[in-house]
Amino acid sequence: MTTIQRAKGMQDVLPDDRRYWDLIINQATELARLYGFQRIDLPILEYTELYERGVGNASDFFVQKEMYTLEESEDVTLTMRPEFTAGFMRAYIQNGMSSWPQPVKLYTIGPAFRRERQQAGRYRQHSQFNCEILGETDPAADVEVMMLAMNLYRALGYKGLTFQLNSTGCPTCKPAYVEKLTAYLEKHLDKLADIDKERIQRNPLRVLDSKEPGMDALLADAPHIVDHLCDDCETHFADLRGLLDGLDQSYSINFRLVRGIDYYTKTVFEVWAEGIGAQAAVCGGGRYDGLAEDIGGPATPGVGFGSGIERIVLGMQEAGIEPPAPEQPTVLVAHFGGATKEAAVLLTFQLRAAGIGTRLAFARDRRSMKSQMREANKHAIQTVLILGDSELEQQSVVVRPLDGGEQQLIKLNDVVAFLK
RNA sequence: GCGGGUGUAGCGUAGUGGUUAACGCGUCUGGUUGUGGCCCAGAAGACCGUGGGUUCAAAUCCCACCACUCGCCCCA
Repeated sequence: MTTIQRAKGMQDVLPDDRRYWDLIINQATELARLYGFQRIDLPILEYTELYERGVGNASDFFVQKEMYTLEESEDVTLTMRPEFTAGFMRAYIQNGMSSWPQPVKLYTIGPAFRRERQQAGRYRQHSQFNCEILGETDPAADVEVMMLAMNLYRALGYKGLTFQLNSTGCPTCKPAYVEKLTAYLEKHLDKLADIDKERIQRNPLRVLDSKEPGMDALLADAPHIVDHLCDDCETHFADLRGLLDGLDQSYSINFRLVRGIDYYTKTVFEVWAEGIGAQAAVCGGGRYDGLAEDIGGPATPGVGFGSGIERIVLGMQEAGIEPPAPEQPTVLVAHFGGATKEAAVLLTFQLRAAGIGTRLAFARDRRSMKSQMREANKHAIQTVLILGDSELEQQSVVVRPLDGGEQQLIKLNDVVAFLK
């Protein structure tokens, strides 16, 4: 019989890796609090339609190949969330958050699921930290989520961080731009790889982030969207840049930064860090003023970002960032079985009740003191309490420090006070 | 869906045709009666990814499959 393996694309987060998660989540939670975001938890399963709508031309690919979908009944399917933004917007609309004080600033941390081939930092189940500001068009809102993201990576010790910034326009100006871009690319078909010729048909914007050689020169002369924005988008982008400049926060305008989905409008940004395989982006975000209507709600602006925890962990490990080990008990209770075991168990729980982290040595019948001392050493125990027959007779316990100090006999009744 | 790399104990590796598959780390036990780290000794732990083929003989050569991994596609 073959032993059962972890399912493809899934990860075990072992205790030694978990310390990275704790650090990231604590830091993210603290920043969210500082910036005035409130925690929300959304269901992992949503009606498939939530994710089908709005993704436009990419819909077929996502729905058929990338989503985990379960049949709920004959004509209802549920999908494990492949992203968070749509769920945020659905919750905002459904819970009447438009009647809350505006805007509504929310964050969440949890798993998302995409059925794709594994790569470095890309798994079928991954966890995300997401921050969103709903109900606000002010570019200052864009700056808030951008800076929250940037400051998270700074606080975690990342080096070589950059903002990649672009605007993706809006329904007023984007279609005309896409036409101009397409026209330019079609003039240079002979210089394009097959894959990029296909992309012109499927999603012309995607040619901009093509990895084919020689594209730098060709795209440098292509029309750039920031030169073709409508007045509204142009003003928004200029104001955003002004605010970042005012904060002395540098950024690179990256005309090749695109979003393939129709509901994205105006601001698009990523934070890049060194390392992490083919993916430089440690987070991605932007504005999605078109999403609410796509899912059947009233027009509601939104801006936010999502960041994959696994990818952050990977980056920290590559950068040699070492989170502290989680706190473990510093006291171990050793004994010799029989009546001493009963007393040891009692003592252990008394210590714990007093708030002293305590590890109990297990010994089904007999176990050598050496073995128990070795156990203490392996778990970085500072004090071993030895409870044998002679100690029990005296209602006492030997307190043995492991840092080289002298051991002494202490009355059982006085142990808690002695250790504190 | 396409392509590259890798599969030998829990982990990291050696072994590239010939007895019971080796080493390091880790785990467990012991080194007199009840005391850790260092050291020493011992033990457990591997159908050498799976299936087929070649051969007197396969971890080793050949084929297929699978898994893992990196990249492409895609990336909400």
